[in-house]
Formats: sequence, C-alpha cells, structure tokens
Amino acid sequence: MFTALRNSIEKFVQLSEEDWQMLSPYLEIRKLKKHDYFAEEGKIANEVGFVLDGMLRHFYLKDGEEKTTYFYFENHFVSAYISCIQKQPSKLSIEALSNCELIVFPYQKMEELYTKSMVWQTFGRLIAEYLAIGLEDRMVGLLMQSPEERYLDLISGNKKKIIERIPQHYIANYLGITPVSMSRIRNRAAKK
Amino acid sequence: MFTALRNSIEKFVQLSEEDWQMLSPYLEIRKLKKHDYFAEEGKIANEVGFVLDGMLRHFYLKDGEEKTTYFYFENHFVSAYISCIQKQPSKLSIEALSNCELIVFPYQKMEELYTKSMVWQTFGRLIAEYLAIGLEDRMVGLLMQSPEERYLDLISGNKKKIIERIPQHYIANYLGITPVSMSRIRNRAAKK
DNA sequence: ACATTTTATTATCTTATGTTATCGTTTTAG
DNA sequence: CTAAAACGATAACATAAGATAATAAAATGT
Repeated sequence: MFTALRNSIEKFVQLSEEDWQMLSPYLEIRKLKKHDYFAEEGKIANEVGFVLDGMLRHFYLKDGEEKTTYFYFENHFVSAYISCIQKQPSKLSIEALSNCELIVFPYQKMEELYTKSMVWQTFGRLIAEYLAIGLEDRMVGLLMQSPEERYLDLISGNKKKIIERIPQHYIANYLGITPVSMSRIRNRAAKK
Repeated sequence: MFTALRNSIEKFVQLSEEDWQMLSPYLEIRKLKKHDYFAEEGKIANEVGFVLDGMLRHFYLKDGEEKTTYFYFENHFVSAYISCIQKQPSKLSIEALSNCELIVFPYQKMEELYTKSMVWQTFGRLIAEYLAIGLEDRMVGLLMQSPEERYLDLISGNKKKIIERIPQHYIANYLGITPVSMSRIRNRAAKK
C-alpha cells in the first residue's frame, strides 16, 4: 500500500520494522482534482505529501500574478516545507496540475518522530540537505546562465519529461522569463 | 576562547557541557591572509569554519570567469558544505576577501557527532534547514524580481553592510548582472 | 458537439542588459 | 615610495528581453 513511500524514504535511511510502524499509522491517501490546492498562501502549512500519481506546481504571487517556481512529480515529496519548518504563513501555494493521488501525513508527526528516534532525526537532516543541494544547483543556474542556456539545459538532461507535460508559460516562470520570451527562444533553438 | 562559536550553535540547539566537550577538542584557530583560499574547486572539502573576523566570498568558474555568488561574515559559518555532504569535488572556491580569523573543525568529526548524539544530529538538521530557507529566499528573488529591485532590496534591509564592504563587481555577480549594468542601476537610483 | 477558456506564436515597440573599450582613481604589492 | 593592478564610471553599439496586442490552435467543461 505505502511501499512507494517507504522505498523513497529508504533511499535516505534504512528503516527497521519498528521505525516504519512509528510513521505508518499516520499515513493517509488523499486524492486531489486538477486545480485543487495542497497548500495555500497565507496559511501555515503542516502537511507533507508524497506523490503517487499526478503532478503539481508551486507558485508565488507578485503584483497579482502567479509565478510558478517549482513542480512536483510521482515518487517525490511535496510540501510547503519552509512554512512547516518555520511555522509561518506560507508565501506560496501548491496546486494540482492534474488529478493527483498523494500519501499525506502531518508534519507535526514528523517532528515528533525526530525527537523519538535517531533514524528519523537523521532522515530529517538528510531531507533538508537534499533540499539545499537542489536549491543551490538551481540558484547557480539562475546566476550564471542565460535564459537560453537554462532552457536548453532543461530540455536536454533528465528533466526532459518536465517540459513535455507542463504548460509552457509555467516553464517560462520556472526559468525566470516571460512566456513570450520563451517562445522566441524556442523559435531560435528550432532553427539551429 | 570559542564562545562566539558556542553562542551561534546555541541559537539552534541547547548544548550541555558534555555535548560541547564532544566538539571542542577538535576546534582550531586558523588565520587566512587576504586572497588565501578556504576551499578550492576540484577538491573534496571536509572543513567547516566559523568566521571570527574578516570576510570571504565563494565563487564558481564559468568560461574562465569567476562568478561570486555568496559572502561570509563574522559570526557565521563558512564551508563548501555541499562538497562536504556529497563527498564530491567542490564546484566552488572560497577566498578570503580580507585577512580572516576562523575557528575550523573537520566535517568528518561533525558526522561522527551526528551518530553519537541526538543533540548534534538535531543541530545538523537545523543547519541544513536554515541553509535551505536562505537559498529558497534567494532563488525567489532571482526569479521574481528585476535586477534593479534586487539591488534596491540589497542596499536597504539588513544586508546593507554587505554593499559597503565589498567590491561592486562581486556584488554585481551576486545579483546576477554585470558590473557595468550595476553601475547604471546605481546611477539611475541616485537620480531619484 | 459546441462554446468558452486557455495556451502558444508572432509582430511591434520600448527599454534594459551585455559587450567592449576608454579613462581617471584607488588600492595593492614589492 | 612607486609601479602595477584593480576598480568604478561612462560611452557606443548590438542584442535580447519586457510589454502589449492580435491571432490561431488546443484544451476544457457542460
């Protein structure tokens, strides 16, 4: 039932049966319809999800405009993690881009596990480190590459699937450019 | 002697005398002269530093050019942390911008403490979370703000000190623009 | 199946940025 | 102290990106 989640956790730490039992009673399945929200700006988030099926985006509001800055896919965690950690109202919203099936558990429970078990505390550290590594990578791309380089990197590489399944104006946001500009980049790239 | 470090650690976790004794034997003072390196691209980093005095920058190489993307100041940790975590050759170098005095300890020792003590494991998690929060913030700025907005944010706010102590072309790198462009932004801003 | 909404491309115009180079000024190193 | 290097401002030009609008195509909901 929850084996996909367990497998993903075990990429970080090895779980004894006992460890797993500490978490599993608090897992539940949640289905989201396209356009449903998993987290909302202004609310303090306290849930962690794991995507069994579907995809989601997270976005910030600036001057009334939605700026999509991240996507979530199958077999990955999804959460307004920063809001959970800081216990501050979330600055971002998370919306389902398709019908989704998630495993959900309360972040509060996670924190409880941190204090009860060294294995879970370690997991918490490794997840945060993993997050930081991803963010650093992304930031370096934004600082050191041109929009065109970022686009070309995205459509090659292992994230090719991203570009195929997601509306382009969201991708444009993700790359830090306007949809119009991205369309031009695509045009230029196609001619080469 | 090492109280500044201990105070900074205790902003994250409370240390018993015993906890502190686990780390303190491995601390040493290191002095760097301006232009000395604390970490070098291509080498696997395994040191964490704490800045007692001075400042440093970290930079990546792109097409033979140095791109400065972060600065380190007094009372903050400095490390090629990603390289330590991943045990992969560092993609960045860290250079002293002035003569510096650091407290240094091996990251390996940190990892050892993680396994030996829940307090230190917790500290490891909180540090990584803190890092992730900072990176997320920075990334959002890069994605959603114009260079000019980023510059204005930088010179207001609590990081004002940054701009005053650091050569402008490094700041320009940090903001993701060229020194020339930043000079123009300064010019425009001054006229208002 | 159809009307509506969303999405992507293209064109035009404006503006900001990158690139390269020059020129004082300041800082640095020996 | 002096020569060399680093630094910051500015100019000129080319390029790319933002803003806006029009249009066509695709996806969506009823």
